[in-house]
Amino acid sequence: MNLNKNSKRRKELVAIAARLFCDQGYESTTVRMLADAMGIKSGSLFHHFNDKQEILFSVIEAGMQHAMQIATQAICELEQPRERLMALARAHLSTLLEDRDAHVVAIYEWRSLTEASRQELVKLRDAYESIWSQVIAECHGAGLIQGNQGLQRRLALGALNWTVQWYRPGVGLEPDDLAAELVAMVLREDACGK
Amino acid sequence: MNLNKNSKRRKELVAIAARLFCDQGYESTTVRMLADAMGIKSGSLFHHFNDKQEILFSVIEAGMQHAMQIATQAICELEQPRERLMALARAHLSTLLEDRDAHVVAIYEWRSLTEASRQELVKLRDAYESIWSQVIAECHGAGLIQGNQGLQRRLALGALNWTVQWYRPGVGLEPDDLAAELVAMVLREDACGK
DNA sequence: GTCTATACGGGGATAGAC
DNA sequence: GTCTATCCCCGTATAGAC
Repeated sequence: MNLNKNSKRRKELVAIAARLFCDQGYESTTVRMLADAMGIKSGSLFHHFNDKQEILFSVIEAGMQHAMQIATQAICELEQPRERLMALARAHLSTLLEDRDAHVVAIYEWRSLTEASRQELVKLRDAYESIWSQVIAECHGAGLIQGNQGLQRRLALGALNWTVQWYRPGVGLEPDDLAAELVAMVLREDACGK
Repeated sequence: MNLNKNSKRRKELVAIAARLFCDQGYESTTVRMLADAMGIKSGSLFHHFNDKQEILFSVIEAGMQHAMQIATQAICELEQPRERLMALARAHLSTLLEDRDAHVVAIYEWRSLTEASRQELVKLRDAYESIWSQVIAECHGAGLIQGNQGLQRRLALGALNWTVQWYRPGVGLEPDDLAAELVAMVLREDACGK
């Protein structure tokens, strides 16, 4: 077994798996399909991963780590709460679009993870959401909004995550317009968009 | 094959299937598990349904038809746009909770439907969403809100549908509070909740 | 690191008796 | 309408050569 989790080859394989899992679903994607798409035979797959579930885990883990990185970067140089919230919404949408495969898989295939894998990923997700909690708290502190912060965070992230169901970029609505409308909603400002 | 789609027996079977599909996922639920839960042998299942996919279709269809009925009923005697929107949000949440199994399945297992089944269900979904479009248009007409109506509908329905991921009734937050916060967000009113 | 070959189980679905 | 028996296929994973 190859245990080098950061090899370039491994990352390629994970990206290919993400694509197939996203398109056809985890359970409907066979190890033979995965191997085909990777240009190897199915037996060789198990040199890189212990089992199929580990591939799923790796796909989701990669997506979450990248999301975390983008979000942190997006807000680190901003100071105004409203700007930071907007940057966070934009960052969230842009990872949702760039790493769409991985995030769709994270949303749909959670159930197929082992309990141990789930627990590890929950930690990553919680860390990501705590960034949102932080920025929403800043908005409250600045008097931009009142009420139930946890609920507002969940409704906002829900509305954003649900975009994978319907949003396709380049068909009239730009990602930034979408983020702007969401922030306006959360902060109860007048509608901005078209 | 029993073709009576409205028999009481059939509805029971569909409800049982909804439960299993929701808990374990469609692909991971075998016809033998379904039969077990229904108290029959797997061969007998195919007297009621032509194939496994038809069971999935029936589960989702039932959930959507019920949602439509509840929504229509909820708003038919109301006249003020804001009241109608609130009633719609409450109705949506209550079907999401009452028929949770079916709606979770509708969200997660869409991919496993045949193209023909998908097309039929898309019609039902479109009909349901057009109720929302209508009421949101009324809110715009009354000057309660401006901007991109389709986007507002999608963000609102997204935030609501995403609640299946985190919301459990009876843990602090009542469904009506949730609906109220959502409506306040959509109409850009001051935060109402706790 | 990839191959071939294969084990082993369990999947959906059918046939025909009762 | 349910049963038993069974078909046939394809799923994941392993072993050992190269």
